[in-house]
Amino acid sequence: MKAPADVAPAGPRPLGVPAQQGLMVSAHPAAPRSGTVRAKAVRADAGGAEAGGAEAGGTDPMNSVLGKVRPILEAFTSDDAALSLAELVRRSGAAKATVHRLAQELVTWGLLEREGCDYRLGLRLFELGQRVHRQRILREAVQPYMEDLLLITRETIHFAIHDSLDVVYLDKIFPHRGLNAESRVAGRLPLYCTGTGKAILAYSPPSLFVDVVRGGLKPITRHTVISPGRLRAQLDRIREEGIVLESEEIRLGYASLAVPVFAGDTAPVGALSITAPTYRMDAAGYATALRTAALGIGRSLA
Amino acid sequence: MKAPADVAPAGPRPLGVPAQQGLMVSAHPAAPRSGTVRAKAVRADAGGAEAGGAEAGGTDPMNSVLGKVRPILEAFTSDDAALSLAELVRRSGAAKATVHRLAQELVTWGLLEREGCDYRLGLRLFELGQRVHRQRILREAVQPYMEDLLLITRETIHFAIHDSLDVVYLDKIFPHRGLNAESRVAGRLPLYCTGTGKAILAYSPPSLFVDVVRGGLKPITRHTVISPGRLRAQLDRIREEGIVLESEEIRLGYASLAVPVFAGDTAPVGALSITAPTYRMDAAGYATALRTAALGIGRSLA
DNA sequence: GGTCGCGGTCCGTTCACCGGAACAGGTTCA
DNA sequence: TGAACCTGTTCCGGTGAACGGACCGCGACC
Repeated sequence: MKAPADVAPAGPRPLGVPAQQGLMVSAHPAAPRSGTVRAKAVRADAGGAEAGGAEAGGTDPMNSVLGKVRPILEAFTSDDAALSLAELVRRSGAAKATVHRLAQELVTWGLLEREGCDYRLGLRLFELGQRVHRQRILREAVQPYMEDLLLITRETIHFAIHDSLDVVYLDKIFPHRGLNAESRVAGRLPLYCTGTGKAILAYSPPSLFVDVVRGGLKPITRHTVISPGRLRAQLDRIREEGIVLESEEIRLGYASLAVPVFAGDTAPVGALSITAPTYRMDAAGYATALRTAALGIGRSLA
Repeated sequence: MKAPADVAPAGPRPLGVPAQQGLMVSAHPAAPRSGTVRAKAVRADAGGAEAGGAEAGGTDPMNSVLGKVRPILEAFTSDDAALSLAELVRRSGAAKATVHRLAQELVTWGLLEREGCDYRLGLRLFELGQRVHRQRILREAVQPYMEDLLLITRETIHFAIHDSLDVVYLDKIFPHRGLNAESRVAGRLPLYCTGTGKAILAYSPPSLFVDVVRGGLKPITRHTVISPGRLRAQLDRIREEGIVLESEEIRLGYASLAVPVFAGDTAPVGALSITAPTYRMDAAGYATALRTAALGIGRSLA
């Protein structure tokens, strides 16, 4: 209903579908029904922010059922334990009666659960999410090696894969004294300022580096490398040494040692890292273990 | 591929919605449009399997968009790497054009991904699944304790919660020599024949025991306890000793030692277990570690 | 060249969806 | 006390999104 809500559906999208859309709707040279499109255009303008002119080719994502379900489910962040109906209405931008009806249907499916007047994401969604095949296979292959590293280092261990301009953490294990913040399973962090991200970036096609720079290098801490030149130099060194030591670029007081993981292909399938307080980080000592684990994973994936 | 595929759409459904539906549609005393309903009835009969007469009271789950999206997403099992459009049509029971359109929309959302002509579950679904709050909180609390147990025992460690008549594994870690079969994260196994399940069952209200028995005790191996009387006796002993040793009831050659995990409430929030080949299972030696871990988790949850 | 199954598209029909409006209950003001 | 807000929930009529049969082009297999 209000301005910020309308932006939400457009926000997370741009990464997903770059060029295929043009192919997909190639049969439709121009928007047919002007009446409908006009109405949407008005709403989009009212929203204030749109994809910048190019949206003329796109359909309004809100006038399909899935287009409404999406902002409802995505309204939940990792920190939201539960949301009221009113809050869902606010975040999704759909009409109250609509959200009410769809939420009910999602509850009978099990993707949402109700507790009193609040909605929360449901167990079934967790189950579905664990069925995603590639991630499951990777996790199962990587997990024992992560255990080894935890045993040796007693520090937090991450395994991350690459998606668009981020790393996505597929798994994370930590001992009692470990770090449980800044990162979580399925969480995202930028490629350019994380150990795992740099490891992947260093061994990816140069075009990815260009995209990352174009995406903007924002400083997270005062140590974040935001100069494209310095970042490029870092990546060159990483390729030479085959390992990264990222220090305090995302969180003051913490460092990460990371290596890429290969499975035959030229591009890495992911990256493995050890995160510890800087004063405890024994990069020289951990390097061999980390490299060995990465090789082991690669072998067991092939 | 073969005939049983036609049964699939009706197959996985019945579990979801037991009685609430009657409540939901209480305002609609009878099915209004006879024409449409007739058409569905014909198709259902042709399919050969239907919910057996009782379907008169429920709304046809297929004539809503979500009702069609659901069988499409649930068509994927953990073992399916990818499914063709035709296969999705077969399993979902919806028309080809419909599946095609919905799948396209799911792809732009990211819940599905395309590779050539095949669809697979998408990374976004994994991400959404990891946002489910209760499971995330539990996993984060439990994980370091599971590491401890792995370190001590070098055997497979499970943490499971209770849902309907099953246990659902929230997390599982295993060393290189560990067991990676029969169970997986977010997988389900019956309450009555697993260590974790028995541990939960023993400390749950008696009504759950009744439900489990009514649900039927099917033998998984020749050691599975399928006599309600013997099961009850087992549960009594578990309550006395506070720990379970399940031996070869789900997989020959393997045993599990399990304890319930409490967090203040009377009912357990889950159960923790160690699984090992029977010849290696040192129940007496592991019991203390397991009990200690469960207490630690309980404390850190409170 | 006939037949099958496949992915993909078109288009007229129609019914599921939409959302404003009104309702019931609760809390917070004056 | 009661007006003015919040919630969540239900109703209902108009309508456009969704549907699916029909069709196309392709490649595989007799």
